[in-house]
Amino acid sequence: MASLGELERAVMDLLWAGHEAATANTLRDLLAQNTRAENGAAGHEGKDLAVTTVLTVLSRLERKGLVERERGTRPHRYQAVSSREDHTAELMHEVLGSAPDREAVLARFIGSVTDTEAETLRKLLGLN
Amino acid sequence: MASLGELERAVMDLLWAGHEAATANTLRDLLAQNTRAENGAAGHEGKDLAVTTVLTVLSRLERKGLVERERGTRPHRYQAVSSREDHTAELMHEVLGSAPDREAVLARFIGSVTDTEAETLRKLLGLN
DNA sequence: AGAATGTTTCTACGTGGCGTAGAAATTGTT
DNA sequence: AACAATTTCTACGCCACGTAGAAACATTCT
Repeated sequence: MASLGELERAVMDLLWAGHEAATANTLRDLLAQNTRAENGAAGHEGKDLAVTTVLTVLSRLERKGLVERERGTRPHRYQAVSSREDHTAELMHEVLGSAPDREAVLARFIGSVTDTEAETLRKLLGLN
Repeated sequence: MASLGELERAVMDLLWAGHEAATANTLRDLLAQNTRAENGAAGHEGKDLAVTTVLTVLSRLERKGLVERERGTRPHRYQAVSSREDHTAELMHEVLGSAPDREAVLARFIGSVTDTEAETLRKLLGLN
């Protein structure tokens, strides 16, 4: 369960960007804003999404284990299950895990990492 | 361009497993073998794939840049563009690249790496 | 309580990727 | 030229995803 669709990703980005415990309506509005920001701010035909669309996507994200919701309050409130960083790291492990020669992959991987990132890694690994 | 389908992956696995410069027919046979090995070796209805199926998949893999073929000789010979390790490392970079806070992701990532792998990383990073 | 309004679930359609393969075109062989 | 092998073209079914209306369910207002 790795890849997300375009809209699914957009929703996760909002939830990850601090919009925790948002309702479907809130998310729809935020998505509309973002869309307007991307296109020329002109009076572009803002084909805002229907709330049901957002709800469908949220359900699918829930099924995938990326989102959970509070069913108590009536407008359900949605939140990401794990942070974007955790999720990305998980994904990286998934990709790595499917390889027979993990160490060889790691070698290639750090071979093409920026200098600052290499430095970060050294610190995290307790080198010097 | 990340995820592969089941058959696409099976084909890549063969090409990566040393079956370089294989023809579509060879690959079809190898796939049949593998299938037989997975199911009980009994006289299971070996629903071998058609060669055209393999060729279609190879074309798609070519379009995705994972495979290239020699068009000179008549039975075209197919080979992986990059090693499995390189490809996996690339994938990891793709996943990482889509994150705003790359360093935070890396922190989580090495936080859940096996000890031996951490050791490998230290060696690789120690050599500047 | 009953009506109106807000929210969630159910159902469905269009598009596109993938597994699958036949038909047609191309090329090599005898 | 006729035949056999190979590749390309075309197509169909399935499933994920974007999209949203219809229906069911809940909340609120009078």
